[in-house]
Amino acid sequence: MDKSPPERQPTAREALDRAAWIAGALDIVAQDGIDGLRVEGLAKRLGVTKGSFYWHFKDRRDLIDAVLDHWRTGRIRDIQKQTAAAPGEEQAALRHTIEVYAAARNRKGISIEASIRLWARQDANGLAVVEEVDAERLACTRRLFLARGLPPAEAAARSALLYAYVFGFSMMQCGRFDMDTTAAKHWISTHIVAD
Amino acid sequence: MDKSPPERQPTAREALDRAAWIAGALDIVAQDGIDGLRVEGLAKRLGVTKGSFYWHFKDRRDLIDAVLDHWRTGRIRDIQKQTAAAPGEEQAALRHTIEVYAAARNRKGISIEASIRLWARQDANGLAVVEEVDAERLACTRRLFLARGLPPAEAAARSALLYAYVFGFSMMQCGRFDMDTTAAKHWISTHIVAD
DNA sequence: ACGTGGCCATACTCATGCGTATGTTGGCTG
DNA sequence: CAGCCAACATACGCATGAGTATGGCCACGT
Repeated sequence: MDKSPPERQPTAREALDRAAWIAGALDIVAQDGIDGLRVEGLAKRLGVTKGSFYWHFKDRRDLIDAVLDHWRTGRIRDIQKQTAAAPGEEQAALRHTIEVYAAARNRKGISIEASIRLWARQDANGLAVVEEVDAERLACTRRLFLARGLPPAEAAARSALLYAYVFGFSMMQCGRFDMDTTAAKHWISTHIVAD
Repeated sequence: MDKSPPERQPTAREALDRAAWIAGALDIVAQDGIDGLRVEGLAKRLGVTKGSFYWHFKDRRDLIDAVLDHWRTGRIRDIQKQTAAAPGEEQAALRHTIEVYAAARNRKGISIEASIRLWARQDANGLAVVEEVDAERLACTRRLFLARGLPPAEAAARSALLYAYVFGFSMMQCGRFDMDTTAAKHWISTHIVAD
């Protein structure tokens, strides 16, 4: 992970680094899944050849692990940022989280998550990453419910429900647009968050 | 679709037919996704070679379409069966549907559905099949809500919520077992179905 | 100016997998 | 029992894609 090429000093020269490869890889993952992530195809998309890839990465697996790690840290940072709330503002933070995660997240992010999740079923590293993200998301929302004074068991149950809803809607919206999400979101806000 | 080998009469001979290939294909799809469905691998699993496959199927795409069609009819038949309710028993039917679809559905079925859904993002036929199944599931549960006297808009919203919940939990349970689903299911029953 | 090393291209090998062409077998009918 | 045909097996061509080996280019320091 931390064995990136020996600290290339930031010159004016525009060369590819690991981050650029990972960014391109995420585009492909969003479109074709992790199975569709081929090093030659990725190289062509970046305008270079395989020779460049194997200078930055040990092999294809190295790239996948880097993508997983990037996704994991990004998702954890995002949920922590979205659920940050000043004392007393926990309820608003919950509504904000619903709004952000159920709608604003673009198709690409949903596609990436679905691809990683599906692929993680047959990969130990991927499964660990997904479970880490799930745990963090549940913990963050649970924290908000707890701050509202709910008993631990109910806070855990509601955070799980919230997660299930958001995740389910994310999946269903993939390819469809005629679903009335505003009514559903409102229902969630009034029945899970409040009450 | 209807061009299966010219009506082989049911002899005592045990040979492979399209159904056997599709069944084996579903096992592979559940494990490795549709991308992992390779004809040579499937043939090896069935104890034969490719020569047999290309007698029963035109090509790999023919198999995939057959798998999609089989999954579609099976899912539609299942939701219609599970949501069948005598007049006045609609509420019980809804609870039964939740119970069946949120828990009893084994990991294999969930994996197959997730694989097909993910793959459908980049395939027109797959997308059409998924949308058909979604539409039928939503229609069946919506029918139950309507029978309970709810106005059309609310019946649609609740069926969507129900679907999102079931689907979200199905996804989350894939690889985890420490989640308290009974409490969540009970919450759903009392807040979405009843109230 | 000259070498050094970072970054990439080229050119291979090898494995996998689709599709096809053709050979082979075992049971059925006439 | 001769022949036929369904249901395979075998063997091939071909494309894709991983990984390696090696050569080239250009910026930089000395």
